[in-house]
Amino acid sequence: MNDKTPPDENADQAAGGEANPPTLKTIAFMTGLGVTTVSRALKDAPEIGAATRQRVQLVARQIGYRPNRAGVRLRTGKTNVISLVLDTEEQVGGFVSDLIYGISEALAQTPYHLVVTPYSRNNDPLEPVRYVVETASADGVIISRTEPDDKRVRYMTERGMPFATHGRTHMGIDHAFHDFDNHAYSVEAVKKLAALGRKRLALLAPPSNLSYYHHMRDGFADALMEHGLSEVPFPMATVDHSIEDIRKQTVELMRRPNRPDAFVSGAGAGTFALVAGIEEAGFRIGQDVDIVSKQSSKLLHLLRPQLYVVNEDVRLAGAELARAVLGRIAGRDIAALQSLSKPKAVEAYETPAPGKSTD
Amino acid sequence: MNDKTPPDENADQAAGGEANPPTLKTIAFMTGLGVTTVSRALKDAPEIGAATRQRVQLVARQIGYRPNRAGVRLRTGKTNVISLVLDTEEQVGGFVSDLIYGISEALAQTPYHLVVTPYSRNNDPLEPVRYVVETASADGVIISRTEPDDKRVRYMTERGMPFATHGRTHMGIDHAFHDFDNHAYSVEAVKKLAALGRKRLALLAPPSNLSYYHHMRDGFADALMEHGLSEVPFPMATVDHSIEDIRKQTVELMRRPNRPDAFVSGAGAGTFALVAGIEEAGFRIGQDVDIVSKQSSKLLHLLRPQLYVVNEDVRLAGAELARAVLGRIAGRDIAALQSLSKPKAVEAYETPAPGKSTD
DNA sequence: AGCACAATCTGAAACGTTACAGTTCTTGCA
DNA sequence: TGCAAGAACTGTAACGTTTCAGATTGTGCT
Repeated sequence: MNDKTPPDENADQAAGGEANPPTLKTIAFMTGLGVTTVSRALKDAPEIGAATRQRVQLVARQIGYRPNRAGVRLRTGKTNVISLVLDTEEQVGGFVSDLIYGISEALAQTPYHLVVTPYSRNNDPLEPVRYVVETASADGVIISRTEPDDKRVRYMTERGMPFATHGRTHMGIDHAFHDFDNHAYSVEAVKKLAALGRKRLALLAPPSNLSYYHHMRDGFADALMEHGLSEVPFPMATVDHSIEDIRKQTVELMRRPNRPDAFVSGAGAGTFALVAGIEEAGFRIGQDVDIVSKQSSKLLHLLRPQLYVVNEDVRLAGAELARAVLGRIAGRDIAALQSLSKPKAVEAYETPAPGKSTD
Repeated sequence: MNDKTPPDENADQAAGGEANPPTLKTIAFMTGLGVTTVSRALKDAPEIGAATRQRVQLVARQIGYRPNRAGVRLRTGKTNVISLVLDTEEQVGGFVSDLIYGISEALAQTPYHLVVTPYSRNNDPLEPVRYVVETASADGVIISRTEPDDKRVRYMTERGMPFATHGRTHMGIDHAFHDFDNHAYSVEAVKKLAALGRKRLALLAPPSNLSYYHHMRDGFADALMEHGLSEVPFPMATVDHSIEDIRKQTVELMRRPNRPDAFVSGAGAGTFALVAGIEEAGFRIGQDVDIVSKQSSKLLHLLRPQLYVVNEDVRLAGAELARAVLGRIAGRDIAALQSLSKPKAVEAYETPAPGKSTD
């Protein structure tokens, strides 16, 4: 038993005083088995005896063995990394934090790590994706800001890189995604505003290159039609514009003779600017104008209870996206990895605990 | 030249049709040099001739050589990874996004990747740090929610893991950090409120286990003293509490006979709840009560121009923290890697472009 | 001419893992 | 009894890199 390996190698492990992390060799030495057997036993390979398997796994657990990621990666190419590709110009508002938390939570029970790969909106969005694929630095990728015809989707599909998108595409390529149903959202929003008697609606839309621009806009148009309402075009502002820009554009819009009497807003932060602009122009929310807004944080109602909101659970989106990439990596069927999150009902502000309310 | 390496190995490279990424061996074959020489030439080792060095580097650049991370990591232990340890219960408000963007930007020009290592506030904060250290899965760590006597700091110092903290400690261990000067912040805030004629101030403080609780509180106390003002204790709410909790506690506080006539708030999201609570209790910002708030997004003024704000640049903090860990990894002196961000002046709302203002 | 020495280059080994191609031992069956 | 087949295990090589210990030159000096 003692002569099967060169003595000096075992010495390291036998000394025991050292605290360098245990490797397969450590376990091999402790169990008297070969490194290959240990490797196999740990991954429940069929050609290992049940007794041996258990013994190896017991020892591994006892000494706190963890496979060396670099070793595995070098040998197999498997990185155990999911890359989240992020636009660093992204508007504030907690959106990204929640996405990251959601992904992290889903990844916590797995051997996967989350690495954030940034890019600037001004540069080519394909660039970071190409980097990840070319350097094989992740087993799967999550992207957002999905476009109807998205070259990143095409690229990763061609290169066989598993991925999931936050948002859908319309390019004849089937892929894993999670999306919020923005069509349903704006339909509900318009319905609410119609019920309130509003007639002339404006939409604070996403930038027109993104997929969900079309969903939100189509839902908006469909619902306007259905309720016999008209649209006041508001193309000078999108949720991507700066808060300052949106506010200014809103002021201008509200000073026009054909101003809207209601808004549907595609993003919480944008709604702050909308409200500010509307009020700066001299109108009042809930009276002159109604607004339905999507929000991912719960802040809007605190300062403008007159708003109507629909909450988007971005943390859930993160978890779903993680689930989806992991599924693709495991080779699961795409159809099972596509999810659409239906908006909850439009919420008005509920007056809090009984007592005096604001004057 | 042809007989120095086994023929089959070169065949791979010579075939050329394959698109597998170039390695040192590829360059070695192309230049006719040994792998060792190539490795050395690429890192400007002194024992390589100038001509050879240039030739190798030229070829490497031409064929787009990138060192295989797994190979480097396995051999040297260097991961080229910075781990950002995050509390996933963190309040919304864009704070974390900006931190990540700041770090990402600073890391973009380096070979470092950013991995997000999450933990729940309810579990042991040391746990994720121990994981990173034990598995040597990063070359450096960034932590937030720093405590005066922080066991993570002690642990990483003992184990020789380079790190930087967002926030300072007071435990006799010198280490890299970046911090916002919350002492100065609350001094300025109180000064502002004193100038407005406020007398009875309350503080929406951080949780008392965090370092910046003490800074903010001390600055608050010092300034109260200096201006001869008094404090209305408000210990039932901290910036860590949920929006809902803060709102409720604020309502209660404002209904007491000894209610405050001003607040200093340690966080933007908390301020939303403060405002809501104050107004729900029937008081008005700017009239019955004044508030000075820190904020990392620019949303507060949009809906309550009466607020006074101090902006905290969290993106900058991220960049500074990245700079600091990288410095530690490079062995730079700790003293050069400690930075404190002074608050800008307290800002009142500037009325925007000339025109009608809100009624 | 002989020799030391620097300059420049080199192969082999190692990091920890897995895949491949065995090797040994039992067992079942002709 | 002999032998094939399976069960259980093993060593070697390889992934791409860096380090170690040379090897091969050429140059200057005596």
